[in-house]
Amino acid sequence: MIEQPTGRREQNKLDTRRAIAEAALNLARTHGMGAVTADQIAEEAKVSRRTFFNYFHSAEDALTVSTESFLEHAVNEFAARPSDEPLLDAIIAALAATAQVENLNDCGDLFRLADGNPDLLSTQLLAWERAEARIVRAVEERLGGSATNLYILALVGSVLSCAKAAMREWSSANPVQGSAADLENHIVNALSMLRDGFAQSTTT
Amino acid sequence: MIEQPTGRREQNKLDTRRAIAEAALNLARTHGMGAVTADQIAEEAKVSRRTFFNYFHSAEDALTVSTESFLEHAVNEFAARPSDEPLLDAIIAALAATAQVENLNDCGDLFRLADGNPDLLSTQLLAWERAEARIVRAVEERLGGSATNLYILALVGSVLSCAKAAMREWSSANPVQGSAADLENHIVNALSMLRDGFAQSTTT
DNA sequence: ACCATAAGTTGCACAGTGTGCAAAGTTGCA
DNA sequence: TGCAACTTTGCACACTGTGCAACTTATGGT
Repeated sequence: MIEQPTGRREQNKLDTRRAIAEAALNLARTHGMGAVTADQIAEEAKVSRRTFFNYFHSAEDALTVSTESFLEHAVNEFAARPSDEPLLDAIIAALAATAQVENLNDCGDLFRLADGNPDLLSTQLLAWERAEARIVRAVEERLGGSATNLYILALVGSVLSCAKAAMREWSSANPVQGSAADLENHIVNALSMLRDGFAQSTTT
Repeated sequence: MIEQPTGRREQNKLDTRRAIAEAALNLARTHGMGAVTADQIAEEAKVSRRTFFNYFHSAEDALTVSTESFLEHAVNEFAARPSDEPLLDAIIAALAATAQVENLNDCGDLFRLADGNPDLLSTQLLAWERAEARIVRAVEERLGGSATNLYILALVGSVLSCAKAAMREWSSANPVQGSAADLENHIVNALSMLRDGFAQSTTT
């Protein structure tokens, strides 16, 4: 009954989507965010203005694609962890694995573009927030009621904040390009601090 | 040389600002966010559209005022903690004290309005982000170089995520009004979990 | 008290945003 | 081939956000 969209249509849509996202990223890199309008992106991607808005709700939105694929990667990795593994171990492994995503340096560029441009920053934050909601649901399923709501919300929020901190540190330390291994280190470090309750080893 | 703005001018500006913010909150509560335009807020607050935009950069922006005062409270409380107190204790105390802010229920309403309205949510997230930056600076000063950048970023991010989780839980559990004591409990609970590294006491 | 001036408000113009709608163009399947 | 479903596009329209110039009001010196 439900018409499973057959290959071609879907593929075309994905292509268009990717084309628009790429165009947006190119323009943002060259002209620097804030000087980029929806019309320009549409033109660069060779679609009409209207079509652009069929795919994305704003210019900044078109730039969340890399971030979203990064976060989706995390969600999938987490879902794939064995269910008898301790929760925090599973989470750490899942997030560490995100460093393997292909378009990692796009994400770095995005982080750099985002500070200095509140509009872009807030759409990026929104993307993280949506991912947080998905992960919360995944953790709820995994724990199946054996933890309070507050515990799950606080845990997932903190974990993602650590990942964000790691990305920020990584992207600002490597203004040009960064290695996946470096990022993975930062992520594991930040999450280890979290697991230790941020007990300071360095100070009195 | 520099004309110190004397009483009246400043007071008028603050009054106008407050009037606009109030108008915005009223409209959002009644007509439900998303149906509220800058023009309506301006009219309600009895200023011109143009003046509205002199004070706020968007309709949603006018709603961050309560959130911002909430977070400012946290920053001030933190700055006031004795500097020999352990860092996490100081932070917990500072955030617990935010439950004493006057317009607490406005913040709750805002949280409820924000989910279901991405635009509003993303401006709220931006407000938290700005607060995070301020707190990071305060912590850097307090620690004076005895901790890595990553440590501070991850810690402050996590702490604020816990506070956010507490607010979310509190505001969704009390759709009408919530008590300050309840919120304080949630905040302390969430931060205690953080301090324990989210070791689950409930499960194997 | 009075006026020059700095500060705040307002209307207007203009480029850009985001969305509903209907006309055109594609694609998939019998 | 031809029709049904889907996608793209142009157009219209209300709203956003900002520069600019005219106007109004508070402040401080004389």
